[in-house]
Amino acid sequence: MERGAIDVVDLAGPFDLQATVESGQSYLWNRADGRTYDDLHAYGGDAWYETVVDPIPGVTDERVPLRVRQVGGVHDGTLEWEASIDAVPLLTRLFRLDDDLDAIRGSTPDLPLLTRAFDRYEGMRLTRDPAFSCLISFICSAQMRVARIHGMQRRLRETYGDVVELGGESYHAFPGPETLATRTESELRDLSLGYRAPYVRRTAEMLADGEAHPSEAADLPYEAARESLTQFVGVGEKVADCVALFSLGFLEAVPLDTWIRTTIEEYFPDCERGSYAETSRAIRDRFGGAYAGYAQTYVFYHLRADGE
DNA sequence: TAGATACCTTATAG
DNA sequence: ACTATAAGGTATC
Repeated sequence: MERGAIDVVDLAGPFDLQATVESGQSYLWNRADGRTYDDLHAYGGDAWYETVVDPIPGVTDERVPLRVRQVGGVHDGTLEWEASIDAVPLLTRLFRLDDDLDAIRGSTPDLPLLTRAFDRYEGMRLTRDPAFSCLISFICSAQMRVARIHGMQRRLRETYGDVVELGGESYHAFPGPETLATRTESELRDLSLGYRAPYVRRTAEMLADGEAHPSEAADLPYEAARESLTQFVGVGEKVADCVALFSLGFLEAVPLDTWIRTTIEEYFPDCERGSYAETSRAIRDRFGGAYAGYAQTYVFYHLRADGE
């Protein structure tokens, strides 16, 4: 096992591990203190977070068990990690530690709502999750609360994922397309996936058969990528935007979920254009264009924290 | 091509 | 207690 630390002060801007992991972008982590995300904002000051990272082309060819925690503040703290390999490139990738957060915030329009959201969760970054698990997570997210989406992904891992060890502890990897493709709808419903069960199975089948892979969309222009992602069963425009933003690195994507739609009604009614595509363009421009997805994620977490 | 409706499951409000 | 409602929507008609 290797271990190490990353000083936040060496990054371009602050970093908040808890906000980044628990803000509803990624459902692949467990808190070692046993808390799920049921208690929104439950103290996670220096809690360890654990996962198994799927192979990422260009970063790691192997599956990597990984633990990480943040000690200290979002400006001067330290990110401690333990993993099977040097985790610095991996953490940099997963939590976008190479994004210049100050510059991103600086390029975001000076709107009161955005300012409040950015101030409240200073240091929250977007995630960059492996494509398949991200796709499945957001297929499961339809009409579902964050805590329950997290529960579904955990059950998928613990029921069907391979066991990987790190320092005497066992962790479950996320099951691969072949595994989920060969489950029955009934088996997946037993994990409380509800009507999403056949969507998960059929999408996994598409990947297992080599028919398509979500990462192929990464090479397309943003709107074409979103359109391409909707070929997967259970993936409409909103879920496609989530995968584009949280996995494929399209930072301009603004998923139009219920929270953002309410925000548009209350704060930016002129951005409502009737169709997803047009409304999406309007709010993207209002949020500053290239990094509009950052603004969306801050607003989502900010409003949801008050709504629950 | 737009618009309405069913859909699993569970936590929470009333 | 019990019922209605809504939760990071999508597929189908």
